[in-house]
Amino acid sequence: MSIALFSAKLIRKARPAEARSATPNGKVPSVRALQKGQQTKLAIVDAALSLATQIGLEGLSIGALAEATKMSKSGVFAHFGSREELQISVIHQYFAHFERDVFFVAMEQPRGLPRVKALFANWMKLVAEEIQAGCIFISGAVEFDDRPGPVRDALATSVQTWLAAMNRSIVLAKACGDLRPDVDEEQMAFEIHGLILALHYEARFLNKPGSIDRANKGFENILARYGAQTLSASNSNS
Amino acid sequence: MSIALFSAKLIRKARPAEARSATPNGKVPSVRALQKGQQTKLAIVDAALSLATQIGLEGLSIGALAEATKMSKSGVFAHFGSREELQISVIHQYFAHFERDVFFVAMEQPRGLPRVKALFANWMKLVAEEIQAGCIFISGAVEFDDRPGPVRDALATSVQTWLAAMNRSIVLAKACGDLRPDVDEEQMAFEIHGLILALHYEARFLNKPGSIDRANKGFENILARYGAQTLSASNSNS
DNA sequence: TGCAGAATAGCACGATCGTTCTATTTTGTA
DNA sequence: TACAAAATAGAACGATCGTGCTATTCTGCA
Repeated sequence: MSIALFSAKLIRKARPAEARSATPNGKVPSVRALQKGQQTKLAIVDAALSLATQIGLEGLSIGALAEATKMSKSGVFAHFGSREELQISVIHQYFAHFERDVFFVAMEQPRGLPRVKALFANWMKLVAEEIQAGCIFISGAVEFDDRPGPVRDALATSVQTWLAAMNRSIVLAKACGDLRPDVDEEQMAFEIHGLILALHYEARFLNKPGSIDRANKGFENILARYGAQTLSASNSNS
Repeated sequence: MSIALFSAKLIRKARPAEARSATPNGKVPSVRALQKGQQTKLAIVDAALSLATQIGLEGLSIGALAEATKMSKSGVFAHFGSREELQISVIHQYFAHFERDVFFVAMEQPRGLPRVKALFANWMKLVAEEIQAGCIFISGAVEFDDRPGPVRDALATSVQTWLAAMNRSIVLAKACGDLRPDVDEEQMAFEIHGLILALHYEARFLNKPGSIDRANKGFENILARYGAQTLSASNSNS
């Protein structure tokens, strides 16, 4: 089950990267002779992703990407037809990575508090790695918050899909009785999101040590507040 | 007392905009005939600030700024000598606004919890307005988190000055007995920062309604956790 | 009022960008 | 192996960028 299906509220599902194989002019290529093109396209997208995490989606230039992949500008360009399509491909690729590393792994945990904890832990792990590399869900939000268009739409859809999945896992935890019955799930998700954003900001931009511990401690505080257990007893680490 | 002096930990003080009046070639202009230049320079910086809050410091172009101020590109350029100096001037101007609207007003409150509350309330008010306009302390952090240089330095110094002031007000509140004696001030400041960032992200990028209320509720939760009063009694709204 | 100097305009430069067009190479298959 | 189609390269375009140079206008004071 994908993130989008997990959070049933969302209608539109983010298209996986493999689905966008139409050539720039719109023709669907014949089934034969499809392999090589997709292969190098994937390599380009991977290079673009690692470039975009560092300098942002807006900083992505086809020239720099051509240099990174040792191809010609037009060779790179032909795979996408426009810079926007390239950016959208990168977003889908990042979403796929996010889904695999954060969501799918956590779904192996039973619903309820264990799954919520696993989702946060995986999210933290990814963002902690991204302190060096950067997160396009965060940088992209700033770059496109006032720039409407298909790139913003793709980005917003991906982020909302993830946040909705997180929210749904909280709803399930409350339904399981792992959270207090009066918990406002949106409020709890909001506060968790804030911890991630503060971690990214203070660690990546300000180089402030101890940020990871503060984010984890903040999550414990949230659990202590919203958890079903008695407040004073358990700040369980694990 | 300025923000920087208030938070004594910081050595370097952000230069106010008025101090950077040297001409591009480094000569200090004679005292006479100084008025007109500074006057239009201020107008340019104001226009640049309102441009930068919308499209970011990186999106600031001298051409667009010239059009906005109905001047020639070179006429604008001559006031700064480089794009970086222009960006730095914008940062200082924004810092001055921030200092005036958020910090100075709150300093009229007595030290302790009232001042912490006032700082947060003013900060919230500014960011809430910036849901439409954008905040360069947030967008700039993303744009310059991997781009070393004087612009990043100016930005980081401004942000750190403000965060240090916020932190110091928490330290004072704890010293006053308004917070529990075991409060980790850095932790509390981190969590508050997260609320602001989540508000900016969810309201400005995702257009999610109710974000302002969630940030305020999150602050109440933090106070309930760290405040000196008994936990169950007071979620005082005011 | 005249004049030095500041303020501003006009123009051009090199670089980089996304994109287009046309050739050339490579691929997969009949 | 030959051939059609896909994949890639190469060159050029218009636009925009920051910046430097030079000329013109304006400002403030002796």
